[in-house]
Amino acid sequence: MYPRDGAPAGPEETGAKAGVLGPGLSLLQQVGCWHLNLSSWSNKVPVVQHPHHVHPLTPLITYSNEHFTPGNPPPHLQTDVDPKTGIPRPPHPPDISPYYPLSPGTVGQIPHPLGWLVPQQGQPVYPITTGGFRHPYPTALTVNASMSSLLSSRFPPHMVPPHHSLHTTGIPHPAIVTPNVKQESSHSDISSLDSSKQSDGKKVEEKKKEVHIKKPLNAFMLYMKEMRAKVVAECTLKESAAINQILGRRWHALSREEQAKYYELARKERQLHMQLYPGWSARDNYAANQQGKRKKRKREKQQAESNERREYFPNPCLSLPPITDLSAPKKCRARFGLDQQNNWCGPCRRKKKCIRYIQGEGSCASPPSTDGSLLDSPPSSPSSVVPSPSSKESKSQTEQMQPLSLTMKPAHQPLHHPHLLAGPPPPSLVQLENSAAAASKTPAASSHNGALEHRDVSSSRQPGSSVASSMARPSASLCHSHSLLPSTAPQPLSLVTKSIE
DNA sequence: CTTGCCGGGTT
DNA sequence: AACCCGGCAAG
Repeated sequence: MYPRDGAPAGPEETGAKAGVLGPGLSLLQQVGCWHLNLSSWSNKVPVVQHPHHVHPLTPLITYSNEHFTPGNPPPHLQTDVDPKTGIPRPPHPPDISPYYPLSPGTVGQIPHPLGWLVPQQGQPVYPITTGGFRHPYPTALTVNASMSSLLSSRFPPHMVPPHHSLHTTGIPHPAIVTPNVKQESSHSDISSLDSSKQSDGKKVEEKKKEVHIKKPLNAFMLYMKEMRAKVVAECTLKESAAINQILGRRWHALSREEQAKYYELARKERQLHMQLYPGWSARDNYAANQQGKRKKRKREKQQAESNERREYFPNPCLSLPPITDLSAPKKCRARFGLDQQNNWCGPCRRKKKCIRYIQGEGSCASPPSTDGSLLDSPPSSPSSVVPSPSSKESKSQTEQMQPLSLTMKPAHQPLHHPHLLAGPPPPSLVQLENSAAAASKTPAASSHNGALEHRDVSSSRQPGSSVASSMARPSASLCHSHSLLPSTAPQPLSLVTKSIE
């Protein structure tokens, strides 16, 4: 069940390969990728939402691929934004290349989709601007439907991403959001005019608090942004939740390379974000203190309750001792270290329970050479293991095979229904997805179809299995389910859900 | 409703 | 160190 987590797990490493995507992706696609990224930055709403409410002291900042020379930044780029205050301040974009997985050579050879982001001659900049896009959508670069749909869906008619070759004014920084509250306090604009000197400082401070810096988009979010429109178009769905479910499945169905692409994008976004807001912390977004308190209280309550429950309804599964044994190797963190998180398994990277540890504990995944080799080498091409055609095909197959699994997600234990693999090919993906979405509304109806979920991705949060599942890995899978999960695995449809806590 | 990320807390 | 929890990101 490794595949997924490992793959994405290697944004860095995988990214290096994926970055080169060259082999797998056409140039057009790469261009498309560029668009994706660009739009991902530019399409965020703040401007659209409350453009005029932005305080003068909080200049709009944009991500842009505008030509930029480190030593000769445009005047308007001289400012950066203080992470906590949102107050403009001199930018000093650190060189992100050190972190960038792609070797310079590689980048040079093949135009990286993120080329504009890669500090080759210039560094990514976020020009401060007050204007929007002046140019209509660059049709010349509209290389694929997905991108066009993406863009059209993400940009208001009047706001279209600038052609990278154009010297545009750029767009407001997507991550900076002025809370609605500000609208009322928009008087700040006015008051700032009539305000006295004494209030200036205050205003600034107020502004600090007002500004909300959004989190950078993660890989999946980026993927969602790109694909949502597509899905919406293909399906007749409107509900975001349903769309998301489909997107989630598609995401898992993506090949490693494809996912890696998004991980890479996300990584860039984070880097960029951190450059822009050096001290930015997700924690700053909200009233951390209050939340923390609330959380703590809630937790305490839950703990108390669960304790009581367990006394009355002891759960055998939960009471089971950790599968780990003393011979088990270190977990990802200890094994690879903090500086090699790309080698960590997904959960570890998410600060979740290490799956390799559990799996590897036994004889299955532990040895990196055997089955584990696959596990331990995320970036390795799936094709090497998958006898079937291309990873893409197997992927799509995988996707089709478990289109109605939405309601099965909660399953914690891997489900293996090898016999179902031989099932007749589904009519069409879209149809299935539609039905899946529909099924989500009527869980009962989809229950029988849920069996189609042959992927052991079952545990939705455990992406590390889709690929492996597509290629029956009886040895490892069965080994795990039988030898390691005696008490839980037997459950056919895994009734063990999150609720059982 | 989705996945990924991350801070903070707990064990 | 390992892990859990909860919140946030978009729509």
